Amino acid sequence: MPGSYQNQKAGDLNFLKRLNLSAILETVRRAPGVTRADIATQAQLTKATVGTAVQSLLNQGWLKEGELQKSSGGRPGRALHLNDDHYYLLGAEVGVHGLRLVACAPSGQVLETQHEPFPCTTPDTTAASLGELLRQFTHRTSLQHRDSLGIGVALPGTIATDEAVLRRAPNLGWHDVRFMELLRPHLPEATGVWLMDNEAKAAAFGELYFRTGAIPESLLYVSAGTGIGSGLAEGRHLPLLTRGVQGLAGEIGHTVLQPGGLYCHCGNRGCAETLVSGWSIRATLGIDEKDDLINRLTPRLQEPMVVHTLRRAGEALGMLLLNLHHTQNPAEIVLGGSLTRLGPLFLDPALTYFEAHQHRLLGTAQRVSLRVIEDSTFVAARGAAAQVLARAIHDQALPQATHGSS
Amino acid sequence: MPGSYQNQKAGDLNFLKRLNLSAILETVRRAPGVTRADIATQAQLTKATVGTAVQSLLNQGWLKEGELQKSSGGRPGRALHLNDDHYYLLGAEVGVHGLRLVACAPSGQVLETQHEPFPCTTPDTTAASLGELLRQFTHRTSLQHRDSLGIGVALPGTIATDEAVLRRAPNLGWHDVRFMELLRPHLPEATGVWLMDNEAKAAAFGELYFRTGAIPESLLYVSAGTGIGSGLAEGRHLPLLTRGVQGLAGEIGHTVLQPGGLYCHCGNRGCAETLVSGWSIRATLGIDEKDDLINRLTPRLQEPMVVHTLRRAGEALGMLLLNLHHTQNPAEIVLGGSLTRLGPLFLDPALTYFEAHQHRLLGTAQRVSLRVIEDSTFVAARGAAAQVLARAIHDQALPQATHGSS
DNA sequence: GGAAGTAAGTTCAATCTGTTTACTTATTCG
DNA sequence: CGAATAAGTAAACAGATTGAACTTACTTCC
Repeated sequence: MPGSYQNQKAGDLNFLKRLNLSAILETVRRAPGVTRADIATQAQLTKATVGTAVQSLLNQGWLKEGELQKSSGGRPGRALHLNDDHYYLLGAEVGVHGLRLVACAPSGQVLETQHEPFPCTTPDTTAASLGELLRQFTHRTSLQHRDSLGIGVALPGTIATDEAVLRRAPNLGWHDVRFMELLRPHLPEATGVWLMDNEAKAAAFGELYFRTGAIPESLLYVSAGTGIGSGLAEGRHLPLLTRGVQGLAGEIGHTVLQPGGLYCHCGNRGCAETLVSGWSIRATLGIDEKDDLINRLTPRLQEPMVVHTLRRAGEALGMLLLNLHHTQNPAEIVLGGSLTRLGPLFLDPALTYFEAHQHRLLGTAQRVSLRVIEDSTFVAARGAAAQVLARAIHDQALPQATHGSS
Repeated sequence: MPGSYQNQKAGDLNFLKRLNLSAILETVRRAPGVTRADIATQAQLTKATVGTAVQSLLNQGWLKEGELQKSSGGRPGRALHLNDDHYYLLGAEVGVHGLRLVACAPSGQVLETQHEPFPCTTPDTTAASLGELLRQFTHRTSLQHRDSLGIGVALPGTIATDEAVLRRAPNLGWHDVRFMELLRPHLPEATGVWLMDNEAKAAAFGELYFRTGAIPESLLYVSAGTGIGSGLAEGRHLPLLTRGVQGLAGEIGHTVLQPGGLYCHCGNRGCAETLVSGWSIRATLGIDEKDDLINRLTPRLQEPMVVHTLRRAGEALGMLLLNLHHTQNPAEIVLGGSLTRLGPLFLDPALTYFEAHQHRLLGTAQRVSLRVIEDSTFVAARGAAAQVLARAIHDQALPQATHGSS
């Protein structure tokens, strides 16, 4: 037999059925209120197939029936919605300065949040603390009568495609950590999907996946915080993430923006992070790592030095966004991370630069929408929860209901 | 009914059968010489299913049986190969200085080539000439007794996801051209798959798709010629290309490498193309657009000015490759385009820079393989042919054989 | 040389899936 | 109120994969 080669996807009748159940579920998720007839035309299935599939999804607690639609000359259809009261998803983010927890309904609605200041420490200690927090978290009343579909954890570092091991997280000082294996002993009773991902990639995924109606073809999330990273999600079918072999895709902080510029902690010169990042701003303005950057900076926004530093950082961000536009060409760019709270002194130069230069290659025809999230505290954690939902819907057998449902 | 939303993929039994036929065909394609039993374990299908599917692929002329395998204690398996004598693929490239034609067997083997000098002219004139060339080309004896699966055309410009219209090709001076519609009247008898794509993306696809054995997870093709562009192909299942909404993904020529640098023809300053591209080298060294760059430069390789220019361009290319490594993180980088013929004076600085800086973020553990193609004349055209094959195998019903076959 | 063992490939009834066709239900329009 | 229209359901049908039994073909061992 010849050497190793990848599996090709093939399937049996069971696979086909699960595929169709997933497709129906995704259709309802993306367009709440569709009827069985709508689904049949959308998904290219017959009414009969859709009918039986929907019935089984109703029994499993994934869907619920809604109001009768307006009739257009015949029997009115029955609206279908995700059953937001039966399952929930857990998302967490391990950040440099704290742990963040989120519980989401399948629609993406946030049910519970928790933001716990927590210092950088070892993987084991962090896993123990996060496990304890999650255990308490799941006892909150709004989650008591729901079933968990799984747990997703977002981390500030590079994760290879298999998603099992965190290769490097320079800002945490970690490398080669199998974080989910460390977490599991602390949550022995938890079942369902377990996964981890880079924080910017998780955020990108969530921003694309938890959206109804017309979804953009692709979405780039740029996370500007202590470091700077990005994630690209593509939404043709189920959202896919561009990861790169070593999980390095989107490590835009270390692209060279200024040949021969300042030395970066990575050893190269002129990296984007030397111009725009939490640590470079701190270094320039002499702000200690332990202090909150925004709090220390807010009273100093009149100082010429601060204004100048923020403007230069903003312009560099604009240039970075333009380069990303040209290399990735996403349909939509979302800017988040703690630095967005620095306000217009930082953001305006970035937006202005990007606006002024983005259409040079294509004329004025189309522009890319660029959205800034002011408070992105829970965006990555919610994105990790979104990944759990996607995995539950697509990759594995749909779980049976255990809590009573209609 | 709620607003527009995308189709979700669902399917019937026919879809499942085609999926399995495709999976089997891909398995044989990637690992020539597999037996039915190998396929069954690889593709997770039963021997019975594989047996009938293989029989139908043999009848259709896609596969042929080979020698008996060595026995390992039982009945030996019968090797299966792609039938390279039944179908062929046509690929063409419209370049700034000429038209290139390729005919490939399903294995990727090049059957015929043709390189025709052709000046930049209007889309209509080009389509007429290409059509005539293709017609003559298909009458060559090696193609006489084969069936064509379709035609793919590679072009130096941006093409949006639907692939139907060439948005902009600055080096040709074209914009918003439906090239395949212009070509069709000149080849009325041609059937099968018709497609066009950007030349770097087509090349990336071909380099990944026409490979047997262990294929890299992703491959980035960088095309350095008159302009500079790139294409990223990912090979988890069928190779997918990163295109971007406006087809701008991979337009690396216009990423800013040197803030405040020279003005680029796109209107911005310090674009990569101002440092490394056919036109910037011509401008710096005063070489006319109509002359062949390599021919004019070869006798001048001793001049300090030439040496300096090529070294600077090479260094910029190295920096660009590093930035691509960080934003895309492909498993393999392939460097092609006419500038690779400039030799070590240009290439060495690029490779040296890339080698020296690539592992700063991940330690010395893994390195990305970087391969240079010296003669990339037919790479893009062959890539377009590869796309035709992929489309024929995956997207549509497998055609019936018309020429007699075993 | 022959019998036993092992593995590849085939045959065919059984099972499971989506489809087709006919039917029931529920609303609008005249 | 009846005809028309459209949503949803039920039962027979068509088809693809499966599983078990079978045939084929080679190796190994006595």
